[in-house]
Amino acid sequence: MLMQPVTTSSPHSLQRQTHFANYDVGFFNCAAELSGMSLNYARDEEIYGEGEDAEFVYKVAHGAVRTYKLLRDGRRQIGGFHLAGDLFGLDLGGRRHLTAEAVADSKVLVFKRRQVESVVAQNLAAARELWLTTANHLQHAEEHMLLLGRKTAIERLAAFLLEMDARSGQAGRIELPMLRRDIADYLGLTLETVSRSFSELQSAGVVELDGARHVVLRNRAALEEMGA
Amino acid sequence: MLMQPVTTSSPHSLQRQTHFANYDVGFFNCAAELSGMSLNYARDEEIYGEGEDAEFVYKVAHGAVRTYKLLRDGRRQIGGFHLAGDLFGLDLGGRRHLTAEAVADSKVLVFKRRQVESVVAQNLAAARELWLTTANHLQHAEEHMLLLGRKTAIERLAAFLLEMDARSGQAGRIELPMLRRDIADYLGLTLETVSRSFSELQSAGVVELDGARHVVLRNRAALEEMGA
DNA sequence: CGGCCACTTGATCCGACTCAACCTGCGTGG
DNA sequence: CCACGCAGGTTGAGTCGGATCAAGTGGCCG
Repeated sequence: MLMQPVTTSSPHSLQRQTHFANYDVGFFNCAAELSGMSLNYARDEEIYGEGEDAEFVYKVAHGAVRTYKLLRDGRRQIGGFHLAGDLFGLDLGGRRHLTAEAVADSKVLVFKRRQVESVVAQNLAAARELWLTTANHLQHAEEHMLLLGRKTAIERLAAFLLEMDARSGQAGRIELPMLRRDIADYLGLTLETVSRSFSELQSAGVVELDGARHVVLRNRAALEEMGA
Repeated sequence: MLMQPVTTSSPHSLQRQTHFANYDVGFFNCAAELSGMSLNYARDEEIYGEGEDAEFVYKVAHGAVRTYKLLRDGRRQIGGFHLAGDLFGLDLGGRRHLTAEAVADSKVLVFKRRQVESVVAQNLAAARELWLTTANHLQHAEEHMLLLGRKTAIERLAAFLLEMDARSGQAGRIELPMLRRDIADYLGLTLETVSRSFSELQSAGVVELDGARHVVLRNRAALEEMGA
């Protein structure tokens, strides 16, 4: 189903160590300046797999990443998309409980988990910041459980578009980095139902599609009414 | 839909302050000994509501608590059940993002959020323990999103029974503290579908129902096969 | 013993899935 | 530069799993 990954550099082949001196409260917010260690992943390339050791923590520089779980027969649930600026791969306990893949060609900053741990052990503010990240992921998951358990197809898509809009650059114009199948697996639907719901929103005048990946919000109030 | 709460004591009417001296690594594990401050809630009584200030953190002494979100029209998604020993209400950011209610008559230990914060600010081990609690809640939510987005009714019930069994006292015998409606709202189903799925599991010889609330596992392997 | 709440079971309905055809835009090679 | 190929998307027809609506059952408490 998914494309064969195009091999780029892997974290395991990294030569250079990152320096973790002088960590501040906003440590992970200005990580780019501190670390300089980054990796590129091609579309559909795996970043880490469920069950592996969690050796690294990641921050998206640009592009987009999906994290998901699979059932034995291939059914997939995407737990979240990680866009520029988002931290991911912060699995406490040291085991990956989801798989991470690049949605589009992406660059990510990489931090050695061991070193992140030592920062946390010394710096309360940094520890709190990372805890807050985990708490934010939990809050997102709680909202998403409501969507998956109780919302209709059109409500799910409306909520998704509002979420993407809130995380996008300019409000009202969304550039979707992912395909219909990814949206479907995020929303607990099939890609056909996602497509039909897009068409429905468009013919209702709520959104306008300029190609499959560019969405313009025409009636945010209506969308918010639907997204609940 | 839900019963009118029977009024018992509320956190806001507490006279006595808890003392937080001498906090250790296992602070929350031996909280009962340290605090002595506990509250009783009757079945269906609200402990806190979505949107309120998060003044307290709770630990279930006995009984069971559900935390959930509501849609405007009353559709409900239960995010989790909290049983004896479980911590809940640890909302970072100080706002409740779910509502908490007693599933059955329950006793909970109560901690002032302010004081928990000060412990966290001074004690790295305690901070790490609480962070781990948040991470465990996140991991549960990730597993539950897979269930809600991608599993069939029978798979959901199988997974639920395995989860409850793992958290119960003696393996293979489950005493369910909640009603069919709660199970349904946890699994993203209707209570009729939950009931039918119970019947199906029973006539397949996988479980045995002794009354609606007592379940005996007859074929764990089959249940695990279904629960995925 | 009566009533009611929780649960079960049955009949029907409907929203989303499945299967299938077709469209569209883009990259590639002749 | 155009035509072909194909991945991604849309649309249609039919099916099905779970929801809804509706009885009926059982067990507990007053």
